[in-house]
Amino acid sequence: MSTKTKILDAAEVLFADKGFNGTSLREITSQAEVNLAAVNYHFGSKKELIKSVMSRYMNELSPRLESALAALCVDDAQPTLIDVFSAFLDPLLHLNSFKDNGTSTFLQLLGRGYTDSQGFLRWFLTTQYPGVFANFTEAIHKAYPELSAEEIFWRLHFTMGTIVFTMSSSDALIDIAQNDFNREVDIAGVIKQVIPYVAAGVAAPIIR
Amino acid sequence: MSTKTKILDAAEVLFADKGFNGTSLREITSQAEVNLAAVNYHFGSKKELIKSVMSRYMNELSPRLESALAALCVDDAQPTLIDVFSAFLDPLLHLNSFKDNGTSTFLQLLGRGYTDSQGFLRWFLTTQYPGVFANFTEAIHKAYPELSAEEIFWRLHFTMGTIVFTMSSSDALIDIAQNDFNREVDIAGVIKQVIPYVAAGVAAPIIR
DNA sequence: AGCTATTTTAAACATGTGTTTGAATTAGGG
DNA sequence: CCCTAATTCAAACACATGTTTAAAATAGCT
Repeated sequence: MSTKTKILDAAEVLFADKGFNGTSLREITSQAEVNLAAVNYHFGSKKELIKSVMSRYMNELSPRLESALAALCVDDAQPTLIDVFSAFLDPLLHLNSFKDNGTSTFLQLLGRGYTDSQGFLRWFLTTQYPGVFANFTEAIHKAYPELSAEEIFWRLHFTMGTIVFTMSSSDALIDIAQNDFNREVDIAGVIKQVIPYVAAGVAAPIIR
Repeated sequence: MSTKTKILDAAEVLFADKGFNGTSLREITSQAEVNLAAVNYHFGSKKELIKSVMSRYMNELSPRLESALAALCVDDAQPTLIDVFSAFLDPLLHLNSFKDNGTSTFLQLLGRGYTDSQGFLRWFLTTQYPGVFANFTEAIHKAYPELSAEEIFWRLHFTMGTIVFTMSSSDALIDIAQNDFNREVDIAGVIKQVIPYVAAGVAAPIIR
């Protein structure tokens, strides 16, 4: 396995677990069993490494996600909100066959990206992968035409928040749930719990 | 104004803005115009300073929140979910008279606490202020008795996620909203947008 | 005023950070 | 094999971090 890949593999789980600021290059390189200088040699800087970690996932996810969302909007089809959010399920779970715990890792990284480092990653994602957001907005508009663009905007970000935040603390939450309720839970289970929640949230009646 | 207060005041806005890991003691003390060593003298360590910042808000918020939630459950009253979430509004907005931008700052701090420093702050809050969670759960149970304890648990944390995440990136979101939709938005406006969303999410039909 | 306890201060400390360097090693094509 | 380019490596760099120290200043009390 190439040094580059070893670094990416080690970095993504550490970043997901402890955040970008909270993870040092020395932790990454010793976990990856490569030399410290290898990060700067292969990626240039820590910031570029972060982008590379995210890109590897986005390049795997975004085409599948875009086509799944686009499939909802063909012709004059009228998807339900459950349809829209369920469209995320397969592309997200596919990340598990791309990498062990890929889904969980990716969503945790997404959560980190929104809060760590003052949102430079949000800028990176929205400028590098605008298609995902556009398709998502369009699908919601088809499913719930009464929502104004502004309301869609807010509810979209509420939804992002719900998902991303839940996933970034999913390990702790799953632990608590298993202790308190004596039941096996995994990431797919959490996602299935969250879909009705966000679908209902987006579908909430408009108060004006 | 005492040195201790100057430090707390400077620390809370920096923590809210850049996270706990992302804020150095030197930034705090130079912002507060006090000596660097004052933090360790008055608080012992950075970790204790973080706890003090949070406690100052929690001590202001938690009695008001607990009594507002308790008021919903007197006798055999049957609050709606909107009632339950609206009960948060006054205690939260009261933080604005306690401190400039108090509501926004507190919610941002809460968001930081969940993701920064591997959740030691979540442990701190749930062990130090368990009444809030208990009352909240009870109020939701009264409003929606069909929900099992486990489902309440998940939807409660989804809701925490929505709120906390939205608030921790509220500055950026408000900027975007004002640019894209040409409309003045403030924290109270965001909270009022989010209440129907989370109320509908918690009220979502149960899929079994 | 004088004395004690509290607080403030500048400086240093030990450690951790991302990054750079230049030599050593390895790969790969002619 | 040989030469060149790519990669690895140990070491150092420059700087930032939280914390500690011991002296100086201040407050508060008798």
